[in-house]
Amino acid sequence: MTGGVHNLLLRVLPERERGLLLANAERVAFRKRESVDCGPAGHECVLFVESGMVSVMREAAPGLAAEVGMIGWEGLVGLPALLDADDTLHRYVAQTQVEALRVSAASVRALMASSEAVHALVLRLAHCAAAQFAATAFANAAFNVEARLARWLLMAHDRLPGGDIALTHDMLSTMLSVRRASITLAMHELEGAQAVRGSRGLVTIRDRAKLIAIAGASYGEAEAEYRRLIGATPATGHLAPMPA
Amino acid sequence: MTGGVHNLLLRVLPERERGLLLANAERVAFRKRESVDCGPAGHECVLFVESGMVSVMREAAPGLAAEVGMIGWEGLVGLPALLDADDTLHRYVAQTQVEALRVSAASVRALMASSEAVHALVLRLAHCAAAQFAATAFANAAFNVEARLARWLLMAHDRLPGGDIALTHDMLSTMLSVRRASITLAMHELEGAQAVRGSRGLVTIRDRAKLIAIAGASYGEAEAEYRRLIGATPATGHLAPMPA
DNA sequence: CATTGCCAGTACGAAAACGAACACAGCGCG
DNA sequence: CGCGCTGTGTTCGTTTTCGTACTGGCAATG
Repeated sequence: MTGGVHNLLLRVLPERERGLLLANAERVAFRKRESVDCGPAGHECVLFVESGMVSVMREAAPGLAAEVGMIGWEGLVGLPALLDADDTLHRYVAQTQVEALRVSAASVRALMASSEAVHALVLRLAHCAAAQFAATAFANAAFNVEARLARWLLMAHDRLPGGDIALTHDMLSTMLSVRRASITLAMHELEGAQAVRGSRGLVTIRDRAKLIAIAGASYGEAEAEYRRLIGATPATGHLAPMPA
Repeated sequence: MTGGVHNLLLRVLPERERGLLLANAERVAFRKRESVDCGPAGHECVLFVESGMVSVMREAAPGLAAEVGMIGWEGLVGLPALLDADDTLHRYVAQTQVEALRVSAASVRALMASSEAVHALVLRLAHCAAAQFAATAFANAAFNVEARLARWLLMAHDRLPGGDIALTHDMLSTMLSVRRASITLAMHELEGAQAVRGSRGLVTIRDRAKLIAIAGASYGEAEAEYRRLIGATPATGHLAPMPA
């Protein structure tokens, strides 16, 4: 048994390692739109996300920002602390209510040293996180707003239960670094294609296959890499087999 | 002494580890525009770049491609092999003549297990490579062609000796995933600002400070992170203290 | 020295995205 | 129940970038 743990990384670990991590884990929560940090210096612990989703943002100045990555139940916040780095380049923002298991970075690093399973998992995670950043770079360079929005919605859908994503056009425009009006436009195109339905502060996924078609090559490869190297139940077709 | 080795990663390692790596290293070269791979399956070895620069490309289809990262004397090609992954998502292309030291991935991984110095260096490298991908994602989302071109030229300048960069507008347009005509336009603006000079198949950096100003927040942070975590002689002001 | 191929410059209309507004609707709150 | 806030729809003109094409120059080659 995985002991009611939702986080994928913890679930794929052997029972012994999972037990050791859970032994000194603390359950924490973040409110929607809250900045997700951890510890006074901000890098003393790692958050295994249990539910909700966190955006990895790059912000150079007010109004000059973009999302570069996304983390949910399949990952953790604070990877740099495990890679011998104190990460100052990114900001983590909860896009929904987020629940997570907090473990000190030191204890994870200790376990990396003693457990080959944990060590290999962290290495593969580093690779997959980098692949996601690279995929975002590719998408931002080569795809229009509509495709990038479709990609974003798919990635959010992979990480959230049900088909509803609660956020405003304004938040989306910040992440994709485009105008809010451009989001409204693109949303209408997605709605016209019967791919999603929108209401005030809520987007409902209606036809995932259509979204994938619209996202084109901007979505899929990095996610497949994650499934292949970290693992996920492929039953649902997408990344997220959200437990009840 | 570092024994005439130019690669930064090898230079920052303790003499013992450097010696062990060099003991079974083989010097290899790649011609300009050549695909940089290594071994039959493509992932059995690691290339410590000695000179020249390699583009990390993402290619979904002919004409649908973008550069997501750049590697020179400061890094290595084949990081995924050290992260327990077989990387199939990226293609590595030599943008200049490239010389490198080839070491089997297995021997580096063995050294990671026995040497904490090597292990920590690889972890930090993984972090910095991810930071570069993220910086590219940010630049592609939030900056125009002129700034992105300035950023690219700066990154190339950091990795090449002298102020000359030999490549065509066509190659640049492929990397930035824009029209060739847009590169010509942006180049003219950079020339107008006295930042660079262009001739047939050659760009000459004329005023690095002006380029940095034009690149704005798209350039600098990831590079500083690299310097801070991996190390570089800060003497030259930029990343590259290219040996004679 | 002439031919050939690559490379930069330039032109055109079209499409996409921009910045900055303003109008309206849903919804919570007093 | 009405007020006000927030979020969405929509507008304007403008700028950037696109796709495509044609031109002319430089350079290597025979």
